[in-house]
This record gives sequence, structure tokens and C-alpha cells, in this order.
Amino acid sequence: MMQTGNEEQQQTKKPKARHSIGAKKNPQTEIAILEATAQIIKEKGISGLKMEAVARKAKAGKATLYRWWPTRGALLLALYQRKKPQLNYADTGSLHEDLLHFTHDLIAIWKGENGLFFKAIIAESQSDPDVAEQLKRYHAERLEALSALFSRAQTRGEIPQHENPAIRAEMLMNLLWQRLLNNGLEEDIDEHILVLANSDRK
Amino acid sequence: MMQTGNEEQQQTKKPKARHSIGAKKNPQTEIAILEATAQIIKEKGISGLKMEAVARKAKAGKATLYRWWPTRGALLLALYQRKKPQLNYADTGSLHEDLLHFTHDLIAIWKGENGLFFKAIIAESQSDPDVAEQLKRYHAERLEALSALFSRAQTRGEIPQHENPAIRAEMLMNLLWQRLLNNGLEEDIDEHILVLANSDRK
Amino acid sequence: MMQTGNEEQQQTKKPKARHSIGAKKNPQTEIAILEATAQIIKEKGISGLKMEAVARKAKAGKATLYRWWPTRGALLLALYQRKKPQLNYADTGSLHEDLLHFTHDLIAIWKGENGLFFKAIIAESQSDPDVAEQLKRYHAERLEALSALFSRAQTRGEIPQHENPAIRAEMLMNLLWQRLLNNGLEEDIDEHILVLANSDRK
Amino acid sequence: MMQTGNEEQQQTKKPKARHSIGAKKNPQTEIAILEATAQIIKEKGISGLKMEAVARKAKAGKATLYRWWPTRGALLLALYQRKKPQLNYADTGSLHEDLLHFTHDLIAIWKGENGLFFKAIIAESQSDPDVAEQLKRYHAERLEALSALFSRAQTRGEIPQHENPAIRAEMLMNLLWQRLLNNGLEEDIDEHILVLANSDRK
DNA sequence: ACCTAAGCGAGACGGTACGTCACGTCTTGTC
DNA sequence: GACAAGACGTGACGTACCGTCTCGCTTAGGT
Repeated sequence: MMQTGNEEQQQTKKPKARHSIGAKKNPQTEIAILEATAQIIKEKGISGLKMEAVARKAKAGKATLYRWWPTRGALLLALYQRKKPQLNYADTGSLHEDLLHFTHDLIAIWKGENGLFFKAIIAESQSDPDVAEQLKRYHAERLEALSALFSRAQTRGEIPQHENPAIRAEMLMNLLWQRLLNNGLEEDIDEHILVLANSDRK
Repeated sequence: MMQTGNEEQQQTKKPKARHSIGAKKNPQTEIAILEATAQIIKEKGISGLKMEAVARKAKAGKATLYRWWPTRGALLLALYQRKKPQLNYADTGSLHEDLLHFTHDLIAIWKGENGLFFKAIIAESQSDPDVAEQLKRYHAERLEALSALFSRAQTRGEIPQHENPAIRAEMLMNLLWQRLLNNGLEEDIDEHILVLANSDRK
Repeated sequence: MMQTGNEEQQQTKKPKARHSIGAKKNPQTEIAILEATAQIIKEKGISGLKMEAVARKAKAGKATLYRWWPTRGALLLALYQRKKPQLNYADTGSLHEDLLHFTHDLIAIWKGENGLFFKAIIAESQSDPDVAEQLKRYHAERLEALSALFSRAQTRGEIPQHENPAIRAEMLMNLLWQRLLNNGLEEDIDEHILVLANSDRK
Repeated sequence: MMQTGNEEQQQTKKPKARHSIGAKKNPQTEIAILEATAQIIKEKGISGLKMEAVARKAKAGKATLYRWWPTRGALLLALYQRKKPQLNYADTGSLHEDLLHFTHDLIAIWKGENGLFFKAIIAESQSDPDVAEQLKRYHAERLEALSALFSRAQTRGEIPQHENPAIRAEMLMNLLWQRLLNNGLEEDIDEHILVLANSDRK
């Protein structure tokens, strides 16, 4: 709401409907639609997200909405693209430290609206193959980045040499996704990290 | 009513529509409805499961359907109840062996219709709080059973004493659920088990 | 409500459900059902009268209700039978006086619940042929009684000899029914009577 | 959408389903719906008129139906508006003649589908206050037109000067409505007109 | 004293219609 | 030619009654 052109509103005092800007996509329309989508998800959850309601809230025509985002999935992916978090995979020299930083950063992000949007995409992926495909790609990409941490640890000898570093990475990702899906982000995760970091060797 | 002769029924073996059997639930109706539900999920997936279609396929009135299963979630839970698998947590004396048996058994079961139904419940739990609640309960129960395996291993010294046995159990469960949700039951899992079973000690 | 056995209720303090009294119709059930019907019509009007609601309010089984009164029309006719008014066709020696007495008596009666029930029957007669038949019979009967007044007036020379006395009677009846149906019982009717009584001869 | 070729349409002359014609009511849809309404009333009577059946027969969506005619009453009034008769209140110079012409014209009209539709409105007015209101207005309007006949007769001295001309007009209207409602349009009415026209003076 | 027959309450059953909602497609008129 | 507006046919939603049914109980009258 705040993000839709304050200056214009202050000057003209009229909300002023958007119009065509010629034979190309109007970026204001895009913003209004994605913000409406975000708003609705925050208010009613993913199952309360109806195309019709998005158009209504964004004061957009349904045709416009369907022209650019033909499915709910497309809308969700576009929304996530606009809002996706920048993750920090800093190298502290200790696997345990690295994992703690990473997980706590991600959990902090997911506790905001970002987690909500990502949950929505996961839910949608169960019925929309396109979303599933995109999600799979994104998952692989994240997994690779996370695997790098375990790879580094392997060179330092923190975890066994012969292991595929993606294995522990995948288990950590799974854990985090599960926590997100089950509204369990508050639950303790440090013990799991201890196990994954192989820090119980004494 | 009197005119639909019994003799005809004996001769033609017509299925004959179900009727009320008094002021109580007709078990034939229950069977018909749950089977219709299963059939539809198999044909069109969970997002193709409409209450109306269930009633139509089961040749039941919508009122009957809603009387006993007021939501799609209730229907799914009842279906799972009828079909739920018996899992084997046999004790082989080796954690690695135990886990291999357990996971392969579960994966085999999930490759059948059971996996489909369980996926449906997980999907539904994202929008139906009652289903989420039941699923959480079920998850806890399964987790406890699985933790027992790690507990036994702990007494045998296969995994560290000070660890909470539920941690590795949870990570294994997560892995399996994730595989189910992402249609990845075919992917390799033995390497993950090696890590969880701590069998990479040399 | 008051009419269902006060004494019993005072003694036992338990409402005591009705039961079968053997292989015959239980008159208490009949009373309860007809009173429930009357109650519902008074509360919600004729279009709010549902068989299901009657059974519910009378604490009767639907089978019992349908056994004795298979249609809403049958119920209405039975109710009217129990409640039908005794009309006064007194002979004052003057047609004008006779008509005034008759109409004012009838209007007074119809302003109570009786008018409501009779309206219900007229409305039902538009869709239930049995009710239409009964109503026609009843109409003819009333018309005959009313015609007698005009017949007497004819012998006194108050209206033309060659006229069929039923004609003015029918027009009076029509007027009254119309007033009832259109909720116009309060409107003036004396001027009409003056015309019908031929009292405008001077 | 593109695959349903235009050429086919030109060749086969398929009726082709109606579509939106922009953000306004499609008159073809209106025609189809009102004709379907008329058809159903003719086939099954007013009590057989279901909103669902109208939509089905008109090949219209229920939403469209409810958008423009939110109740059965609104549908009936719109239908009557489309079909309402033009009545003839010609001045013959004789009240008796005027009334004969008027009544026989009206009866002739009512023997067609028009009478059926008007009956339906009267029946509906018993349960729909809006219809009752409209009907009352229409009744008053017709009554006024009919009263004019009696008014003219009064100036000619055919009926008493001091009488309200609306009185006989109302009684004639009542008579005709009653005949319509009770399927008695065939019954003799000329004798009643003689009385109302005061033609029995000798 | 038993037995049968019917009435009774309760309420489940397969249906039909209700009125609402969202879908995805369309046409119009404005910019 | 993109846009808002919104009508259109479609079809699912969850509810309310319909009229039929079966149950388990009660009572009366015949044996």
C-alpha cells in the first residue's frame, strides 16, 4: 500500500487509475499485482489466494493478470523472485560455526514474510508441475551452495573424506524445509547441527 | 418400493442402490465413499479431489458425505486409516541393517497407492489445521518408534551416548518425507543411511 | 405448547416422549403435529412451512408425519378443519344489515390466526390439485350459504327478482377473499356492501 | 480457443454459445432466459419453476441468472413486462357494452400464455414481498383505468351519481382475477356484468 | 402369558435445488 | 495495443429439504 507511488498521491490527491503505457507491460501494474499477492498471502494464507482477489485488490483487470501470470504458480514464483533473500555462506574456518551462521540466518529470514512466500511455493508445487520444476531447480542450486560448506570442511578433515558432501547438506536442507512447513522454526536445531558437523567426536 | 421385486434382484444380480439401515451409519456407504476417494486420487491427484466428484462416483448423496466427513481433510484421514501400512522395525542387532530394512520397506510401501494417499495428507495439512494436527501427532508417533532403533544402537555403542536418539531419527524421517513429496523415492538413500548409522567410522 | 398435557408435566416433571399406543393413531401426536404446523405458519408464513420442520417441532418422526398427512396440503386442510370458524348468517330482515353483520364477523375472524391458515390453503391450492379441489368444494358451500341471504332479500324485493342470487353473493365472496389475500382487511368495505345491497336506490 | 476454427462455424452454422459482450448485459442472454422461464411455466407450472432449471434450459450460468434476476419473483415480473397485453378500454357509449368488450378481451388474452404468467405472479406475490408490492401497484393502475369506464357511465347517468366509481370497478377486477386463479375463465360472466352495469333497471 | 401387528421417535439414505464463489475467456471503451 | 471493467458459461462449494427406508422400542389385542 505504501509502496504505490506516494508522491503522486500527495500531489493529485486522486488515487488515479493506471492506464496502458502503450504496447508493453506497465511496471506499475506489475508492482501493484505482486504487492496485492503478497498482501493476500499474509492475510489469508496460500489457500486464500484467488486470482480474482488479486485483480480486485490490485485494481487490475483479470485479463491483464492472466496475460502476464497465467497461473497462481507463476504469480508465486514472480513474487518470490522479487523478494528472495540473499543468503550468507561465510567461511569461518569451522563447519560447526558455518552451519550455525547459515541456519540461524535462514531461520531469521523465514520468520518474516519470506518464509510465508516460500511455503506457498512448496505447497503450490504439489499441484503445479511448473512450480515443482522451478522449485527443484532452486533446491539443487541451494544444495550446491550449501554443499560447498561441507566440501571445505572435508578438506579440513572435519568430516570423512570418502563421503559425498551433498549428503549432509541435503539432510540439513530437509531439516530446515520441514521446520518451515510444520511451523517449527522455533524448535531447537543446534543439536542436529552438532551431529551433522560431526562435532560429537571427542 | 414393493414393486422392485426380490426375485428380480436374485435373478439379475443388480447392484441395487444402498439405503438407510436405520438411525446409524451404513458401513457399505462408508466403503463406497472411501473407495471412490482413493480412485479419484489415483486418477487425478489430490488437487483433482472434489467432494462433489466423490459423492458422484460413490453414488452417495452430498449430505451423506458431508455428514460423516465434513472436509476433504477428514476424508483423507479416514482413507489413510483404512489403508495405513504396518511398518516393520525389526531388530537385526546392527543399526545400519535396521535402517536399511526400515527405509526399504517404507519406500516399497510408498511406491504403491499408500504413498499417494500420504502425500495427499501432507499437502492438505498445509491448508487444513485439523489435518496438520493429526499429521503432527502421527509424525511424533512414527518418530518415537524410529527413535527406538537409534536408542538400541546407542546401548550397543554405535552412536554417541550423549546424543538424543530422536535427532538422527528425525533426520531420517525428513529425508524420507522429502523423497516422497518430491517424487524422489527412486533416488539413492543408502549413502545417507551410512552417515546416519555412523558406519563411516573406520 | 400449553395444550400438551399440563397435568402430566406437573406430576412427573419430565416432558416424557410420546410413544405408540398400539396399532392405531395416537391423538396426542396428531395434536402436536397440527399445533406445530400452526406455530410455524404464524412464525414464518406459509412459505416457511417445511415438512421437516413440522416433524422437528412436534418431536415426531418424519415417517409418522408422512403416514397421516402425505403432503403439505393435507396438513393445511387438517389444520383448517380443526380451527375452522363458525359463521353467523343471522336474518335481520334487511339485506344491508345482514351483509354488514356477515362481513364484519368474517373480517374479525380472519384478522386472527384463522385468516392466516385460510390464506395458506388458498396459496397451496395453486400448486396442489387436491387442495384446489377441496377449496372449490368449500367455496361452493360457503357461496350457497351466502346466496341464501340474497335469496331472502329477493323475496323481500330488495334486489331484482330475475337475478340469480348467487351473482351478488359471489361478488361479495370475491371481494372478501381478495381483501384477505392482499392484506387489505382493514380497507373500507361498507361502500361495496351498499352497492351489493342495492341500497343506493332512493 | 484458437483451435475452434472460424471456418467450421461459417460452414456448419452451429448456434455457438453466447459470450460476454463486454462489461454490460447481453440482450441475447436476457431473451434466452426469459424464454426458458416462459417455457418451463408452460410445461410444469409455476411450482415447477426452479432457478436451476431456467439456467439449464437457457444454457446460461446460474451466476448470470442471479446477477440480473436475484429471485424467482424478479424473473416473473420481467417476463410479464415482456409479454404484457395491451388492453382496450374503448368507449361505446354504453357501460354494458364497454364492460362486455373489456372483459371478453381480457378473458381471451388470459386464456393464452399470458394468463398463466399472470397467475404465476399472483401466486409468487404470496411469498415474495417485492412481487406483492409490484402487483399492488399494477392492480391500482389497472383499477384506475377500469374506473374511468364507470366514471363515464356516471356522467351518462347509468349508475348512481354519489357512488365511488372505483367500487364497481374493483368488484369486476376481483371477479376476473378469481376466475383466472380458479381456472374458471370459461364460466359465465355476462350476468355479473349485467348487475354491475346496473342494466337490470326496468 | 406369549405373540403379532401396527404406531412411534429417530435419523441415515440418495437426491434436487439452493445461492455463492472462483475459474479462465471474452468484448468494450478509454488512453 | 495495453489497460480497467466486468459479463459470460462452467462447475464446485456447503446447506436445506425432499420423500423413503430401517431400526429398536412401545402398546394393544388375539391366542
